[in-house]
Amino acid sequence: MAHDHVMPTDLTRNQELVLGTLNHAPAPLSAYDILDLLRSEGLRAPLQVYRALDKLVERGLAHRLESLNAFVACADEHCHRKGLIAFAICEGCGKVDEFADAVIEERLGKWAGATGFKVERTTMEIRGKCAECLKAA
Amino acid sequence: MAHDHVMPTDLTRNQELVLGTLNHAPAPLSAYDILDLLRSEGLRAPLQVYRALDKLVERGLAHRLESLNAFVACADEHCHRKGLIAFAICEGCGKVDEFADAVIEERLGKWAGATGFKVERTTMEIRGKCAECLKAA
DNA sequence: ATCAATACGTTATAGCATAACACTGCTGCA
DNA sequence: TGCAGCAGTGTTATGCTATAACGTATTGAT
Repeated sequence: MAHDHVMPTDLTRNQELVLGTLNHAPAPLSAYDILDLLRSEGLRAPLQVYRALDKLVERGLAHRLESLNAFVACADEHCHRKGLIAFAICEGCGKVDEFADAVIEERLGKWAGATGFKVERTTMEIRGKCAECLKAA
Repeated sequence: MAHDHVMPTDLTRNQELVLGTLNHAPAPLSAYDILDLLRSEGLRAPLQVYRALDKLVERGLAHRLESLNAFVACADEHCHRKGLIAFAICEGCGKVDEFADAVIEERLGKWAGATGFKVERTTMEIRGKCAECLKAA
């Protein structure tokens, strides 16, 4: 099911180009990686990419990986995911696996309730080696 | 109990200066913030700070907050914490609360077992507003 | 005393992100 | 019709974060 992404129709040209690039990438891309891939399409400045990324992230079509300063397309075809998403980043091949866990989210909610902290968003990034890379080693 | 930190005796001068700075800060500091605070002590280059930070983080005396590109002193006096630590970062006052949750860690372990992913380290950062800032609003 | 390992200091550079400004094209509404 | 407002665009310049590459100094074990 790889690359089986839905591309919304109401994106601007730049947003579409950036999301398309992320959809076809096997691993996270930095904004500058994206820019380099899109120079042939006429993009010239980092801001063009960052602005598109901002919108895509805002809409949940892409995610920012804080520990990499890089971005991935959302893996969920319908991109309706709310709440906590965890990312498992393989340091061998660079691939990212995205998953949600209700138990973790609930646990976090309990902690928040107990301390009076109001959670606005959470990033959870797991670094390690994926099964495939472990086998290969 | 604020600022009730233990300072190991086997740190180098730069490491001690950097850790001291983090210990006295009310909120996370970037490497360049630290550098500016330590110019009076003779530090001149980012690398002096980054090298000290590397060692401190390696020893668990400080933590890096990926979503801020900033650093905090470890809140645990004995700094023996292993495994997953979650950070709750208040966007009002900037304060960071550090906590560990065995259930989340176990849950993560289960996911790893099921997928064959080998976890090396995990960062979990929660953005929101602390109880105090909510009251003040 | 020698060697290896670690830390240090410095300059230069790479990589990530945003400020500020001018302009375009669209929507809606007086 | 015309204008106000908004979102998106393009461009230049700049700021913040992090590391490469070099040489020197200090430490500690044998």
